[in-house]
Amino acid sequence: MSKIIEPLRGVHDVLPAQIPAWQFLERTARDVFAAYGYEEFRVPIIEQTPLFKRSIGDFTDIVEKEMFSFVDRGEDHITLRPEATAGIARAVISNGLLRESRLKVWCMGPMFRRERPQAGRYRQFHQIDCEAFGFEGPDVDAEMILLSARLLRSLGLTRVKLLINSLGTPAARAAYRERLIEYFTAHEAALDEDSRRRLQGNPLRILDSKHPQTQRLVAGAPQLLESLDAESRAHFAALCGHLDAAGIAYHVEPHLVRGLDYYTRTVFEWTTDLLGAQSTVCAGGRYDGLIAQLGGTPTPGIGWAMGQERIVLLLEAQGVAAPRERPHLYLVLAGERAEREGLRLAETLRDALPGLKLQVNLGGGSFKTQFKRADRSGAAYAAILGDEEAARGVVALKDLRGEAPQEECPVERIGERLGVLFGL
RNA sequence: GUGGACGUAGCUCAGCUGGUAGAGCCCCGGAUUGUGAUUCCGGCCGUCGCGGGUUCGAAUCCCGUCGUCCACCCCA
Repeated sequence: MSKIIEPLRGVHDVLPAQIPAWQFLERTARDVFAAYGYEEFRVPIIEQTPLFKRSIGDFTDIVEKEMFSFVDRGEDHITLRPEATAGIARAVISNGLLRESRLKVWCMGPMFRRERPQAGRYRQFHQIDCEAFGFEGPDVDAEMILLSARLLRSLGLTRVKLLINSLGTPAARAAYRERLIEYFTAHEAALDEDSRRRLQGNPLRILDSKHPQTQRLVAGAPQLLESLDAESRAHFAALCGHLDAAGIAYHVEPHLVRGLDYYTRTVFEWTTDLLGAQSTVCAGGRYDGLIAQLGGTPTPGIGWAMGQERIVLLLEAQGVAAPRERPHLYLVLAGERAEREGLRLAETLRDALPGLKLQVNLGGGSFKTQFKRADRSGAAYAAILGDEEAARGVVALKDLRGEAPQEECPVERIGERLGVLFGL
């Protein structure tokens, strides 16, 4: 007996019982993306480590302490992607897709961050990701947000709140940064330890500190929105106008900054009060400098990511039941002849009715046992083929969910009958 | 990374002040021979997270470790 191998910390299995919720989310996302003309994009899970350092930022927590990085055979420096945008931006450049000048894509898959796990926060987690390249105006910012709003709405999620803010251009942000440093330095003694450490490196992050005393200080700090350059201010105002016109409720949150360095101008977050500290379920923003920073032709970009585990938790918390796959038919087989003919009959039916969901009883069992299995499978009907029926060339059909009386049907007509019963 | 709570059958949990484990659900079988979700009867399942220590004896006490969860942190 060997010792059981445990899963790694912070990773988890999605069990068959949880699959309906995941598929509901993924199917809904595909449909919504299609409705807005976004195309699917698939990019690698591993990339060269410098990609993330250059895009997300050397001094962000993600890059500083949360990446799964390794050196492969003493040569390539590799990192498991902690987020999707960097890889997509790289792929867009690598494949020369910017020649098409405009691109709307989405992507879905696992991400990796070496954090201390908690419910809704895992070391391997999954994101649905949406990106648009080559659009400068605020209309695409609005569409991005409207798309995410529609997706959340289509999922039946109502306990979410939209927060938006603008970080301005890099120049405006740099100027604001200086003002912030000046302000906080003057009050350094009142800052908590974390914030003091960030003062020189990333003072914007002090703004969303949860430390009570620091928050009081933040209340009196210069406002980012007031320091914006004229163009960014107009861009933001136009975005708000689009959202107002679309009837989407939002809250301007002046202290909303993001933990990734590449954001410019618009940033936004969907949050919920149902998931404890893991309140952000979807977040994103504009990153007009990123493509150039990675060596591509300067091209504006914007995108967001949604945490699939968090959405699934939220579906559960809000009591949204994902539709479960149920077979139309469970084929009960009794006797040697019936067992011999059962699989072939099932294949014939599947040929005749491509949409048919049919489970064949495997491994024998008494009538009682087989009916128990039929019931547990969730099937609407049981088809009964015993030696008696086989000899007479008929199959019995029993309604497992309703009141319809049991009927018999000649084998050659069974496909036709099922087609009528299930509308196939 | 910091602080804290918890860790007993597949699941939810009980097990008082230390005396070598129990319930419900699930699952399997049966209640006369070919018909499911009810009811009744029976059955399976645990090295009490792992390792060490204290003790005549530990699921129960102590230490370590791993994991989960909560808050911080961070973020999706």
